[in-house]
Amino acid sequence: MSTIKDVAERAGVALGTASRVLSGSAQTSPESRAAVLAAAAELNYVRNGTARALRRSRTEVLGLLVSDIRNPFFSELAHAAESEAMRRGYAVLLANANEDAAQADEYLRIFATQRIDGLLLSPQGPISPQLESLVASRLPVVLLNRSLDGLDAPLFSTDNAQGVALVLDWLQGRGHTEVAFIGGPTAFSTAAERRVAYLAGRGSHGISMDDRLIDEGDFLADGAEAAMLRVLDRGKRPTAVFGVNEPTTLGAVRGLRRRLGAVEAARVEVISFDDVDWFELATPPISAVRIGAAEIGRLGVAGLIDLIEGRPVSSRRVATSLVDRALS
Amino acid sequence: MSTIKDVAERAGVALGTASRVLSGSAQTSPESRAAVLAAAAELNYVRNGTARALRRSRTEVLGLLVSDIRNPFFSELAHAAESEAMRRGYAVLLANANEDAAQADEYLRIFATQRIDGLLLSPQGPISPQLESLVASRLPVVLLNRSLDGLDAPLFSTDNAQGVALVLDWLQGRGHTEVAFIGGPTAFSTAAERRVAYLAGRGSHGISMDDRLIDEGDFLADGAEAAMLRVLDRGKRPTAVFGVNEPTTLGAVRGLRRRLGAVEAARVEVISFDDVDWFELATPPISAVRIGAAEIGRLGVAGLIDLIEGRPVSSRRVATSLVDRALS
DNA sequence: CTGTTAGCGCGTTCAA
DNA sequence: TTGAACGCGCTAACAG
Repeated sequence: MSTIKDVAERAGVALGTASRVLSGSAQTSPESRAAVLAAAAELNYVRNGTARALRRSRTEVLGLLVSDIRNPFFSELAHAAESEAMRRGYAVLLANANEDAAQADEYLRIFATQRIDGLLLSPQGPISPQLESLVASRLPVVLLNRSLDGLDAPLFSTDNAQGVALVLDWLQGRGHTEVAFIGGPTAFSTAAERRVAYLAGRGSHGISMDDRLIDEGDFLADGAEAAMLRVLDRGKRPTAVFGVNEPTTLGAVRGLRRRLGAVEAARVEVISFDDVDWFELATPPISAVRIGAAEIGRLGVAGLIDLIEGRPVSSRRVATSLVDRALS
Repeated sequence: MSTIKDVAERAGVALGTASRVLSGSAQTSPESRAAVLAAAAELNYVRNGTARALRRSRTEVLGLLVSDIRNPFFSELAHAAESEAMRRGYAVLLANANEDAAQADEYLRIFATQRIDGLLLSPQGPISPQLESLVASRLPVVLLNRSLDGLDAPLFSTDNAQGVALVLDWLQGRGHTEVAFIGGPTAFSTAAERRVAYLAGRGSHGISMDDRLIDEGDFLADGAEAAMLRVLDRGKRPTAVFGVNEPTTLGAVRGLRRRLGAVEAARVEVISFDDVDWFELATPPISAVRIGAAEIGRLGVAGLIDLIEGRPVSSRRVATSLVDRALS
């Protein structure tokens, strides 16, 4: 693989001149510029990013740490983030923490070793020592989706209150009064925000204030199924169910079918925070709030680059939209 | 951020000794070892990966180029690949080509600049100039899922013939003779292999050889829906449909419902290559061949590292399993 | 077992 | 505008 030195020799100029041409800095005469460019093309020159990074102490690599890329929310986010980053000349290192704090720390160590220029972080638990030391080293960080106590970084997240308002309007419009709410762990700011917004808004939307209709799972299907069963076993018979998350909604539907049977379960309308194409296949079809995961990813990268380049950045909430699949 | 030089000074040893201790090479005395480790801990030393990479001409970074991480197959694969890579001490750069050859080439250029140690490639179209030059530079490459004419690299892929055999057995067991096959673009080796296996096996499984039951889409929902409609409009009325892909299956179901109405469509059994949890919600539930995307990702990374370290690697087919959701 | 030193490839400063 | 030279932080080769 040829180096800038080879290019310079072939172009008949000094190494410094070749560097200036190839990195577009300073002024160069048209002649040497043409000669260098031609030589580079002939030699199939590809800049050595590691040497460049060492010299400039900037890698043009961003780190993206999410809990699990298999979660459609994160895969959509990662897709948008990666494509925005590449548009702006940055590559993206991917890491899945798998809801495991130790593993997240291990990744942060690797990111530190690789000298990423900035970090996009979707926090799992509380702030960790490794993260603390990264922040202390003044690594630019933006938060995705969830906030993190003790870390003052811009947050790009779903407008949960606005999304829940859409759900409440839909429930009211469909005439539901007995609505089960299957939430998630309130340690997660997203779950907490959705719960608070729902509890605060249900009264004014004509929905029963009976707390036996409220339960919470673990943001996963199994925990949500158990929560749904608990609601039913309290003797409540909701006409609609609100699942606060995509896996939660799946679990809730499973619970309904298990306790009520397919026929009766099909009489219960379901609405979800978080949308999936396949919701249209359910009986009845499941309506959902669509989260702007792509927008969050895009804004996150744009914000992070602003941070890296020293521009001020402020947090942003991304609005959701409702996919109404109600049949009539 | 402290350097190895700082560590050496604080430990009272020479720079070389510190390097030996910190990179675990050669022998070092217990005393200097302890001193260096202590100094490193105190100074919060984090190795500079760019400098190390420049010196060793190995970055310990792998590139993963897929068409779209939002596709569940790839997100599962990426998850497993990333976690296997990290287990082996490698980080992973992610790129989404979005089915766009020019974009794929752009990413390959970035990968080359970043001096990745190896490439995991799920090819889109034919071999590109950029890829050609990477291969010429002797970059280790493994192929995922699809083979690529003109590139002799190990391939880790689904055992399509075995998967289709599972589907054929299932169809036969359920007593279906009129089966619609909705395929994908045969330019993709996966689509081609599945089609060939199906066409070759249907006769011996008691399935109609009428080619009006066969059509193909574009591996996406819209194209598949159109293909399903074409089959129905030829006057065929299948009792089962085989979608060759997850989006294809979604499109096929949409087509069935659109032409036949929900009630009649629910009389048609559907089976898919590629599984999604939500299939259980359909009426009737959709059975599916589950692809070992995670296994492919894991094997791909293991194979790539073997290649990087000079060990011989051979292609592998990963077996599928059937998720049977038939009600009776 | 340890210290010293060269140089990986590049960007940038200093003179000219 | 250009050439020469330095050094980013690290590993590896060599001498002791």
